[in-house]
Amino acid sequence: MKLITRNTDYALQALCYLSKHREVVTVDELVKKLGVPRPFMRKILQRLNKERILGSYKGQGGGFKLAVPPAKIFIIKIMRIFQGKVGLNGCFLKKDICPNKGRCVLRKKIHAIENNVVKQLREINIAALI
Amino acid sequence: MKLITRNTDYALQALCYLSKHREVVTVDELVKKLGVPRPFMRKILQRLNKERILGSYKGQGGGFKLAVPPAKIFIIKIMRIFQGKVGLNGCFLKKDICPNKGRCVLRKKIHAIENNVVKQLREINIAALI
DNA sequence: GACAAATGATACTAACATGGTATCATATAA
DNA sequence: TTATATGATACCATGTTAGTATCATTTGTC
Repeated sequence: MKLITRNTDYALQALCYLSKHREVVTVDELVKKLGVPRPFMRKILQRLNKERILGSYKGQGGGFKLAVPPAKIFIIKIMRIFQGKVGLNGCFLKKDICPNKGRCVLRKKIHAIENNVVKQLREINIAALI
Repeated sequence: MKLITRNTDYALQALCYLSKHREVVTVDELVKKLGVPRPFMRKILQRLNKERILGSYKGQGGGFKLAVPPAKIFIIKIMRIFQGKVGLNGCFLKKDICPNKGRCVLRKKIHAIENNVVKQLREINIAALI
């Protein structure tokens, strides 16, 4: 049961760093400070840019910059970007094979637990992590 | 974020079935009722037998039978058997690279959330699922 | 005892997700 | 014009999960 993958973790680290240095920062700087493989970091930043969480600037003096204040970046959003939907996996539930009531009860309980997790995650933002 | 894998799901289904039919049941019967691939089901049942949750009986008329009352089988235990330790994955945290305080705060928060999940899972047993 | 019917043990393969690399295209400041 | 940065994309590596195949062992029944 892994709540956070590397993708997400790196993204959060980068966002924390960018929150403390509110100007444009290059991939190189991030890589040096955070010790993350450069091409991997690039991919992550590009994705965050596509999602409008970062802005990017090409050419000399370019790099990445927060496009949203840290208090408005919630980690649930980052998790969704890099890990997909947070919730029931549902691969074996969606087929409706459910032969006994047992699984449905289980489904409900697991669902409740996950809702709980999501609720807690929704309250954590980058500002709270710095 | 997948809370329960197929292994665990199948195991829980089998345990529910065995809870309702408290006598010896063959793999064939379980496979027919639950629609799970036979060799896969076998492997799961053998594991549950090793863990002393099921008893097994060889030869004609043999099969598997609950070795523990349903109220004493908690799904957190089944998850641990098939999914390993339920808790912080920690692969990127254990290295203590943690360059900024941000990650430690995150770590604490994630930890709290997971403790919460475990607490809820610890309360669900097979009897509650039937 | 022979045989069929069951599980025990174990090694193997397949599919998928994650983590990470490589490369070429494009924009831009100097 | 050139160096420096990101954009886009295709690829590879590794690990985990899901599932298969095979042979050994035990046991009830004739």
